[in-house]
Amino acid sequence: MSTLLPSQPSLSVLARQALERTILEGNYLPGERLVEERLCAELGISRPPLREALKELAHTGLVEHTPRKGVRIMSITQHDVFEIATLRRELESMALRLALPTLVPDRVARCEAALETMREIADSGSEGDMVAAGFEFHYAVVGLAGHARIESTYRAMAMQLQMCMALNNQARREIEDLDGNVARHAHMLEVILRGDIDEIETALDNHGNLSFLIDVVDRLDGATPESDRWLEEVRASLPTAE
Amino acid sequence: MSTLLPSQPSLSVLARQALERTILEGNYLPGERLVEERLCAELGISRPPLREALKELAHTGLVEHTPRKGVRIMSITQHDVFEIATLRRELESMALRLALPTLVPDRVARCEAALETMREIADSGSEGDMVAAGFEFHYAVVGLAGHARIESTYRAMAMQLQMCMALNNQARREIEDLDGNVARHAHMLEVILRGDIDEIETALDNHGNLSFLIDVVDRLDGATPESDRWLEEVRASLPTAE
DNA sequence: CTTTGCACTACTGTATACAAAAGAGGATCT
DNA sequence: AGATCCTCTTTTGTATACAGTAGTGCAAAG
Repeated sequence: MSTLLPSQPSLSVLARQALERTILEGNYLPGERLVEERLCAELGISRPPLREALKELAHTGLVEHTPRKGVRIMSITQHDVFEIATLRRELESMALRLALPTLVPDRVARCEAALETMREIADSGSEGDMVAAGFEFHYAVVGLAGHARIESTYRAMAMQLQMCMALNNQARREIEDLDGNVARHAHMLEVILRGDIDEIETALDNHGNLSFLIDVVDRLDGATPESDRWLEEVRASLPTAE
Repeated sequence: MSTLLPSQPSLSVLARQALERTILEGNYLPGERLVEERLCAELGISRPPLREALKELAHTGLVEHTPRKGVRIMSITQHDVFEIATLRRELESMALRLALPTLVPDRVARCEAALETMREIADSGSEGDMVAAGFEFHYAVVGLAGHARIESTYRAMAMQLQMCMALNNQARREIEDLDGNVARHAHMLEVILRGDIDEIETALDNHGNLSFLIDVVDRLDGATPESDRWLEEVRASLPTAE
């Protein structure tokens, strides 16, 4: 009865978390090969738990696993960005539509807490934490719906998005304006709590980090008719960019 | 150049497929514990590949893994049914909205082929294959969007839905009317190809196996405010049930 | 008779060890 | 000289073996 603690995380989840962090920080190149033994040496564990960690990462979409050829860092294409952005956007929208009819106070409080954390970070001035705090806010927003499967899928998309951000330092400029960033998120929460679904949808459209995404996309290949269509639409309806 | 074949599937994916089939056929009880050694003996493999297979199943949502306590067959709650049904519905809707602007002939052909298969099965009369064929049709429909991440998530939801179907034989009655089943799906494809998004949405609402789902839900516990709300809505807007 | 503590069993988590397949490099043949 | 085949190395896939933990059942004491 003493331990409601997660008993102690297994090496595989520790390895997964460590690898997630390393990858999202951008320490690897897209398409770079990940040799198991090397990672084992670095992490100080043996191969079985490492393989399980890699499998999880492959599921999240951070690495891709080809049989008998090992694991590579996912190389993002234009089409991937299209998929990630559209699905993420839709999940957020769906979550809010589900959540609106009966907003649960505890969950709203979590959103507000996340926002408060962002404010504190903006005051202290560390940019690295701001990215994480921003994602945490969005997790809280999606969590309003109380829909574990949406949350899980959303987390995967968010991580892949974070990977896109690691691709170019350009993304950081978006965050550089810490106070502005906080203000934008605060506005979003206001709109959500006001409860008008149409207003929320437009807020989601304007908010989603689209402006930085198109910067990333330009430096990628792997375009498809679908991604081209989407890019065109996004470029057309960019209100912030001048 | 000779082998575009998948080289040969690893034992872990073979084990995963075998377990998927067994579980979806309903050979296990919800919450039943899956002991690794026992499964190893049954499948004739060793534990490492089996564990990887179980991890994948956990990701799909067919089993749940608690640390140091092993793997159990997912025990479905009312809230789970709510999550599965709503997310599935939304993914289908999203896929079609993305697909409509530019329908790709090859993908439409895949839908028609799936429908044709259903017709053949209806003529030959085997019910077991009809379930799979129905899901294949829906995969083809979702595939219209050319959105791998939607497809992947949709597949997971479909599998969990199939698991719900295995919970009671009641579900089979839905399929018993083979010709009617084919007709419903054919109608859906018609509506899709006509291209009116609103019409499609209502078709999705009417089609989704909601009528059988509420039968399943009644025999489950684990209700939440969200699931209650949803159930109420579903019950209110059931056109087919009398 | 009930409750608590201890020991045992059984299973998961992890490591080491082996086999097989893919890729690279060199040698040989055309 | 160039290309092809073979061999060797590297790395993944798989198996066996060990350690640690959680759950269970029994026994003893209150």
